[in-house]
Amino acid sequence: MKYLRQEYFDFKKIIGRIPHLVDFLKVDGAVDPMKFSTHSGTWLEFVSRVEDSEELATLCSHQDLLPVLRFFTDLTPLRRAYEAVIAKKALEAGQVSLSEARDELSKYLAIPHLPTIDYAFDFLSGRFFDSSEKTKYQDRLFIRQGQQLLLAPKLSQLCRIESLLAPLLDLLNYGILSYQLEFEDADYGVPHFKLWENYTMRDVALMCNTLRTHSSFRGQGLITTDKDFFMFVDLHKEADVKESINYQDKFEGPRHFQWESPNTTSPQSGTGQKLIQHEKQGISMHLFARKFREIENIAQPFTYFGKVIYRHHDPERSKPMRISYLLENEVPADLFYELTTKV
DNA sequence: ACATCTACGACGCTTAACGC
DNA sequence: GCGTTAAGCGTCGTAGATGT
Repeated sequence: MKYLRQEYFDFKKIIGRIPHLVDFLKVDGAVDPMKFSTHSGTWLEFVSRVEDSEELATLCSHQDLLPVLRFFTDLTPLRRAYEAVIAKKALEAGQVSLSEARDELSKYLAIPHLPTIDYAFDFLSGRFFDSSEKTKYQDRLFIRQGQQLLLAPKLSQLCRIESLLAPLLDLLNYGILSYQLEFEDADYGVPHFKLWENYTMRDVALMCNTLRTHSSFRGQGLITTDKDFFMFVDLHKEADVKESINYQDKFEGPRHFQWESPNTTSPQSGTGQKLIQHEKQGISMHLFARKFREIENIAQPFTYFGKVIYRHHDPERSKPMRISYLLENEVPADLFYELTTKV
């Protein structure tokens, strides 16, 4: 915190006033402002904590603003532009239709994808919330009516006050601008993955437009949908890791990965067969890995390594199965070195 | 006083185990 | 054999404890 505070005031000095999030994109070598919100929940809460300002404290105590800021902060850094661009348009115009959303998105993306726009409408209106998110966000975000996305009454009221709308637009603008810097306008399709970018398990739920509750994307290292299997790997296990989950997962080379299934999966089971015959069954296997589960108590995202193809498995092993996969994309040398060197 | 750490429950889903 | 229940998983949020 002490260090964060210092970084904040250093940057404030450069800008000459309390910075906006977008200011961090205008200065070469500026720190990643997301670490301030990672620490405090939102950028607004961080600034309010380090600045002795009554005005900021009032903003922070606003009952309807903070949840909305929190919702979009959790989406940032954006892994795709759809949700933020649509939300921004809705905030500015009061509502947005599917076709207006497509027009707006075509300013940012080479090929706006209609089913994904439709999905983003459902997402923004809370269709994929779990029960705790419903109580947290319900009636505070957006409402879908057929082709239209409307602001919920509380959000609509909030937007009439400039000082409340400003931090929200700053956050969305920051998200969209930094997305463009990282991803440009390329079409990534569905699931919307870019090689060697970072994703959380939850991000993956959004990227593949799942109809399930997003918070269900967690658990035993393997998340499955009809057409896609997502493998999540921690390469470095803590010394006190439980033996039951101490999987022997490792890169055997820049194109080969040894993976162990969840400790309940046998080769005979439905899942086991799909892990082996995924090509025949039309299932894509996606590999995600990270070196450490958390650093300084902050959960780390996974890096996307693209699709993999079954090579062989050890028939002697069950629960867990041990399978060797071939990567479609060779891991870049520097990344491979970083992941495979000992701590 | 405020920051940081620790322990633990909620959450959704799959698979194994159980009861009939 | 079929439906139901329980266990286990990782992440996040938070309450309570400890540190500065």
